[in-house]
Amino acid sequence: MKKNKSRYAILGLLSMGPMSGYDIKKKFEKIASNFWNESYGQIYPILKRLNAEGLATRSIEKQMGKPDRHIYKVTRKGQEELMEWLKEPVGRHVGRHEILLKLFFGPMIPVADNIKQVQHFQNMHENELADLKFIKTHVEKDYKDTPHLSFWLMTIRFGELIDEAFIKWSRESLALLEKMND
Amino acid sequence: MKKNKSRYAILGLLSMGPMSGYDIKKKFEKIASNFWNESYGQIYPILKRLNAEGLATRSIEKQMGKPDRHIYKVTRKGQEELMEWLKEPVGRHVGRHEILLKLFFGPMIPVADNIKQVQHFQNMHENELADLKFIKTHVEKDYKDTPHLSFWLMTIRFGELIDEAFIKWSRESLALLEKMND
DNA sequence: CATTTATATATCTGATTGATATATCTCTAT
DNA sequence: ATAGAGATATATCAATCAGATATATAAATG
Repeated sequence: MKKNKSRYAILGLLSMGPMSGYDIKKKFEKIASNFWNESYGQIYPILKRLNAEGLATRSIEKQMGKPDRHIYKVTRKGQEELMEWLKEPVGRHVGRHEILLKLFFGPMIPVADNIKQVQHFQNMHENELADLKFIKTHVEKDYKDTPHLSFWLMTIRFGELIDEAFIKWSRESLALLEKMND
Repeated sequence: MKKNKSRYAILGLLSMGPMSGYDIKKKFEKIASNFWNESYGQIYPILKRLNAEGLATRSIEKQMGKPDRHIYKVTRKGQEELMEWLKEPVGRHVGRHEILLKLFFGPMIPVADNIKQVQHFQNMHENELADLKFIKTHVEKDYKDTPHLSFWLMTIRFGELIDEAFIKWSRESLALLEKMND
């Protein structure tokens, strides 16, 4: 019962238009970087497999100088498999938050070091939150009047709420840690 | 620069007292299941390696009938390596949230199916939140007056805030999706 | 008495991450 | 003008992580 979510992530992007492995990577970085990414180590083998299984077709676009572009396009069968997956309910997933693992063993190091860890974590997510606000206005403009817009805004909103929760947690935890330091 | 977090997770548990691979698995399930878990496929090879690298010693406890217990104990070198890691700042990590991937491709399926997905997601996290409240009172009682208590409560609080954010997001998204359905 | 659960170690496949190899083109700053 | 950085493009590799399964026995449950 192993998932392979990458497979569907790729199939999904292809369903928005034919593209190459390189395009897929760039697309993820551009429009989904706040909640998803794929590595070439996943993308290229999966594209080959999708093709072999009849879920995508491949055509080669010659370019001079640069390597050929291998363009993939979903088939009807691919569309159908994707839609099936989209309807399957998601399972529980335990996020491995390194900051929590480190705090879990917090008593082993000086409190000052724990404080530094949490401050760093807070900082990181404050920056991320700022980036998201920026991405949001960008997406609102670029994808105005497309059926995707509302859905994409939901994914951004998700990121905002998570970052806000992280920041709130940092503040609360810092207050507690600083009390320990006295 | 690949970090092996499992290695430090295991080293950390061992630093709380000598134990076997089986004990480690159970311990994670008991006290850290809301933010961490390890599989046997990671635990046993890592224990071997920790031993080979002089970060843990191994002793065998015979039992009749049942298999021998291989008890591991951190060495001073192991303690030191763990403490170094605990002080290293955490990096950014992109959580792959399947629900977002599915919503991202939401326009491909009927809105009713998107609604079902989000409802299911919300439900799951409401249950998780309830479980956390339960675990919290449990931990407060069982680990009263230990140096770990405050830190463990912080990890639980983290889970609460995240679950609350997930639930809030679900409510907001459902309102939007239901408006689309008209 | 049969089945399930707990003890205990161990391995295997598959999924995911991150780095690197190869080769060419374009843009930028000296 | 040119050296270096960064973009284009495909591809593979090792390490890590996740989940299931194999093996064997004892204890608890129905």
